[in-house]
Amino acid sequence: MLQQTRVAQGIPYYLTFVKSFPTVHHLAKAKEEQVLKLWQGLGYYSRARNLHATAKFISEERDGIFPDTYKELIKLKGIGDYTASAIASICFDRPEAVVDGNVYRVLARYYGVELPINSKEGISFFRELAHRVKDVQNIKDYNQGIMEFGALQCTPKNPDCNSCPLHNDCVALATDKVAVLPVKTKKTKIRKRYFNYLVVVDENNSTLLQQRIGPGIWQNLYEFPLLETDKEIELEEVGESLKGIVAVEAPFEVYLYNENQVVHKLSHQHLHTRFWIIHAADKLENGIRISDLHKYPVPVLIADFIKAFKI
DNA sequence: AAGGCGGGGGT
DNA sequence: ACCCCAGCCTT
Repeated sequence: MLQQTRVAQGIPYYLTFVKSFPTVHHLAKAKEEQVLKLWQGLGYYSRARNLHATAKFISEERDGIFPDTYKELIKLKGIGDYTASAIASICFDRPEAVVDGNVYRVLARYYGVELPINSKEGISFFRELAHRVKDVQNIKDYNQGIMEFGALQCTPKNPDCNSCPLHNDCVALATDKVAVLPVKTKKTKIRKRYFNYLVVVDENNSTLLQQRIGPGIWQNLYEFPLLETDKEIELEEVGESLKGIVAVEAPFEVYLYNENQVVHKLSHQHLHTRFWIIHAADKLENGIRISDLHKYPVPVLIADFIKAFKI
């Protein structure tokens, strides 16, 4: 749950999850839609789908017994090097060293390692370094300690090296490289996309919702019928494209809900979004009551609209 | 080996 | 704006 996510952001989700799914069997028996709903807003939704799939596997194929070695753990969906090491060491006292973003930073600075942490060579180097310097006498506290040390003391920006208990031996501090370590190559460039959501409203206050299918963002989450274009479009074009997307008989009324585009920012895409309200005179075939929209797992972009939308 | 995949918080 | 977060998966 915490992969690429701050602990503080994940905690409320964790609490809701363990309350809703007290055992792996409860999670295994849940509908994916419920799992995604509880995950809504946390992002990286493949984690939720993988967690669910692995719960099914553990419950149905292993009688609820979790593997207790790195070698077996890493075979599970959604569990990579870090998570397999974390579970094996913290839960089962196995001598595995975790390497997360915090550990990369602490090791890179303390040992003055300038290999990029996102290169093949860097990844294997840091992994071996972490295993060489780990403390197997108390592996769980060591692993959690070095991660916490990175989060609280050896921070990405402006670490307070004066107060650091390791400042006598830190290579980065001695060579004035604290600010440039760890090294990370290339930044992802951001793609602009133009989303036009078609919010159809009929006389029953029902609307249309559809599930996104992969590949791409928000797999298996719900959204309004979408007209994606390669640039901004105007009312006329929406009216023309409308009938190919939603089954609405004329006459209908279309208007723009948000005069200013909502720019929803993902790590790698900026979604320039407009919501178009379409009042249909007839009754929708597969309409969903607007008052029921809150039951569906949706991206934050859609959740924010639903929250603000008053007919 | 590189890129896709969210959303929020800090600077 | 840009960076980072108890990373993993697919191509």
